[in-house]
Amino acid sequence: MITELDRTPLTRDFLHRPVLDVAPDLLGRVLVRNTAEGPIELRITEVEAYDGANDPGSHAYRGRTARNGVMFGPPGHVYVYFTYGMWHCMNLVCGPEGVASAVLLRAGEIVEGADLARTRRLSARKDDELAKGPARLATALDVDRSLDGADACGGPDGPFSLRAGRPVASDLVGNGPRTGVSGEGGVHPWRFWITGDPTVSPYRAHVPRRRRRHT
DNA sequence: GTTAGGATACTCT
DNA sequence: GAGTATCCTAACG
Repeated sequence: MITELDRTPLTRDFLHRPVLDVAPDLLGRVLVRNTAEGPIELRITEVEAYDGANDPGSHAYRGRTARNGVMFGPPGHVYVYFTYGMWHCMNLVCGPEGVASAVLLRAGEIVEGADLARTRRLSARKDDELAKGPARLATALDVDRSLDGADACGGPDGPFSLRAGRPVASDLVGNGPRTGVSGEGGVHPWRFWITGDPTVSPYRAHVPRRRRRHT
């Protein structure tokens, strides 16, 4: 790496913008997760945008529920959901309060605290795989529903903070359809990634689950 | 190297 | 009751 990562904190204003502006701008930024054992720092390499009211792929499309309430709140907070019976995924809430837009963090590179991440990601064979995929990312950072609604832009005392990192030149930002989103919600090219980065997760089209026969 | 299938429990209809 | 913004392992080339 030639350029150093800028440790300047990003304020809540960074997320207080339209989600489609924030999502590509998050690439190359650094999310700090302060755990009891120490900090883990993640350079974000892949995200997806979810635009509440207009977006059939969003959890917020059908209105506010107990699960997605944080998305309807003010920006700068973390929305964590539980899926597929085993996994957590984390989002950063964007835009003005009430818009219910958020950016799903899909993948990243652990740049600090890899030892801590490895203890939670025992199946990862290489460090590239520690946070390659949204549920892996949440696992590596020790994120679960207890952090739903936490401040994403806190100081060193909070569970999370954001740093300027190293923004990505626009010609290195790839974009395409979102992963695992069913129906017409999948048509929007609202997935953004850093071209050529080894930690970007492979694209998987949505496949409806076949229910296991009750035998 | 790729692909298929199972695991798992929460959320909304 | 059915679907899910997924991951892992085993099997095969």
